[in-house]
Amino acid sequence: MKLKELAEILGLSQTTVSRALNGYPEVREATRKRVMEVAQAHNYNPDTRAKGLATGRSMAIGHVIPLSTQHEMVNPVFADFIAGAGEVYSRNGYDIMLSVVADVDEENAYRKFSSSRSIDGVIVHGPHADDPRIELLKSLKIPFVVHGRAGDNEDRYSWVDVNNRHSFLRGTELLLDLGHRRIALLNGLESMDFARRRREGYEAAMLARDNPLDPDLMMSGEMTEELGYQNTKRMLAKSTPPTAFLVSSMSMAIGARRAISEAGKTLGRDVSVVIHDDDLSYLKNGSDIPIFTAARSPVRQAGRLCAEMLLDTIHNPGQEYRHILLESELMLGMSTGPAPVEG
Amino acid sequence: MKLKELAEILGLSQTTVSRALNGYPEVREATRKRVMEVAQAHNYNPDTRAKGLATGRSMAIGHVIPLSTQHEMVNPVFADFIAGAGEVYSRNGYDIMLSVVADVDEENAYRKFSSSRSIDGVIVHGPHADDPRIELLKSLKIPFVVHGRAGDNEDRYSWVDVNNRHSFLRGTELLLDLGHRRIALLNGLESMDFARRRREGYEAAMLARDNPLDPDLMMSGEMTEELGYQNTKRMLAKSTPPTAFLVSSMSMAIGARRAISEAGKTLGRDVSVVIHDDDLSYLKNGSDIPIFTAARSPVRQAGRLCAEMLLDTIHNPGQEYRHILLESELMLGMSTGPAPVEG
DNA sequence: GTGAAAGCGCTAACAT
DNA sequence: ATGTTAGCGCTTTCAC
Repeated sequence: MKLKELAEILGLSQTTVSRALNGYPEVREATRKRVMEVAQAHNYNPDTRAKGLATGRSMAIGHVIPLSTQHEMVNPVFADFIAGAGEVYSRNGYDIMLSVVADVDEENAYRKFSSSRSIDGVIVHGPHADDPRIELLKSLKIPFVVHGRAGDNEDRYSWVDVNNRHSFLRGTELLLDLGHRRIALLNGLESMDFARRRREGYEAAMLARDNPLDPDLMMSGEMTEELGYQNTKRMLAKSTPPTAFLVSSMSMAIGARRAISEAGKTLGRDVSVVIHDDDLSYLKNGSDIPIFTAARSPVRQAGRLCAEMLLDTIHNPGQEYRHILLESELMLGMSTGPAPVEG
Repeated sequence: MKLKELAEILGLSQTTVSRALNGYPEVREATRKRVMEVAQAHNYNPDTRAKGLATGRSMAIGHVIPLSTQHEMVNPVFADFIAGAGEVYSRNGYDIMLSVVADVDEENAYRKFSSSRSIDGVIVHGPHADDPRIELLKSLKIPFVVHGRAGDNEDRYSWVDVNNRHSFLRGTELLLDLGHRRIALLNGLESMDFARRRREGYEAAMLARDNPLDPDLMMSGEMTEELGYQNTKRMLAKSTPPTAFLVSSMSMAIGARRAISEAGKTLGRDVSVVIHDDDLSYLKNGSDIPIFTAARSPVRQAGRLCAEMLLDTIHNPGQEYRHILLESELMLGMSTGPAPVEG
């Protein structure tokens, strides 16, 4: 069913039908109603390509997924982000254009999006410090919103981020308040912006109470269960092992839990663990971790906010950059408890 | 940069430039070479919408993600599937159109895809028995491939599936060979096709060795850690508890492991656990579960195969339906061991 | 081997 | 309030 046919059925011109369908005011209500009904009845939907050609919009938002590197990180978080953003998109008639590309081709993917005019805007995922994508997108004049921040030029683009620094500062303070002094940090890759901020929060809290920073108790790497396990094991084997762990993801925390129990330690008495995880949608257990429902997932919420901000930017261009800093409710205690009394 | 401008720069007609770019034979090689170079230099990419309008193709594959219900299941598996499919798509110049919709609107999403001509084909995810989407897509004449199967009319559409029945038959036999007789089954929702097949495999293996089926040892539900935990706990509390568990997902297995250790049982001596999980990309631990790298993830491979099959269907229409049944290497032992000697 | 012109399905000036 | 007409950027007959 095409507009022309619909117009013929209705005995109207294409123009009028188009106007009626698109909510233009200069159509009589009776006409609009009739048009709507007939369109519905014939399951009419405009050809997106033709509409896009004519309007210059494509009603699609681009998301580029670089494959191979850092896969572990992007994977679980990304699915939930998309779910949140997707809610907003679909409510506004937008679709998602996903481009899966090899790591090195990422910039090219944006260029292609741009020059083939297949999207109206993009979301930037997993920013590094001084991420080159930001200048690229600016130069291509593609509206974009960053999920996270890319170093310190925060005011030069729009972003939605969790207050990673504050979150880890609070987590560290919690453990300090419990009497812990040797607190280990299991962190993500330092090349990622969020990991750097988390470390800074941890360091600030430690130093504010005159606790020394022990490089041996601070690790940074891919946030896998294995690395969580290995590093916890190594740290617990030290002559003065940490009595608490501040962990950057659920996977690492599961690894840590395993190492702790293997070492014959008890959670909450010998060792405390506090976890920060942006994507809690997959958590559903009942014992040592609070239950979060999928709909409340922080990443999903970030997806919603990014999408809303982006659509707003697209619809009202020329605005100032906007920023949302979410205070996270994401510090989870895995059987936290007071520091053990030193022997 | 548009075709017209490019043509002017080159001193050729749009037609010739178009032909050169699209590999038509009637262009002189020298001309083609020159066209290609200039196009490259100016970073020319054809407007996808205009090209789509003119050719009738949109170079995009649709994936519909229903939100809310069964979220837990779709989520982790989906991300990896997309990664695999995305590889193939991008190699062939296709993009992914993601439509996130409320559960009930799913059929509508396909209709809209179809009548707005924004995609060339779709992949059907998470099929139920006699899934209505299949007839719908047929009636809409959208090329499609099903990831999984939808009941017993297997020859009426193309699909890529894992041999769930055989996989669970083998898993059960493994446990029977170890001497276990009371083997519990922690399964996914029976409304999902894969879960039904898994149960059938389990039942067949049990019955083939004259082992009775105990409904009390067979559960089916959402594959969450919590349900794995609760059911394992309940079953272990029976007067004659199971000595082995056959589990349908990693999440459930983690729950089971927790219940087992809480019950004071030892994995591999008191209880054995065998897990089947389609998406092992997030597994990276070292102790009781073998390491699978992301690239080897079975779901990712299924994504690749589905995508290849779909593109082939699109490019060579009118073929017979095709089917790929993957024998899985996905049975993982979590400290399996011989059945304990009865007291 | 190359070009002119029509057309893909829609929107948006510009009439009326 | 409705219709006519000219594009949007590309491909594709058809003519040379």
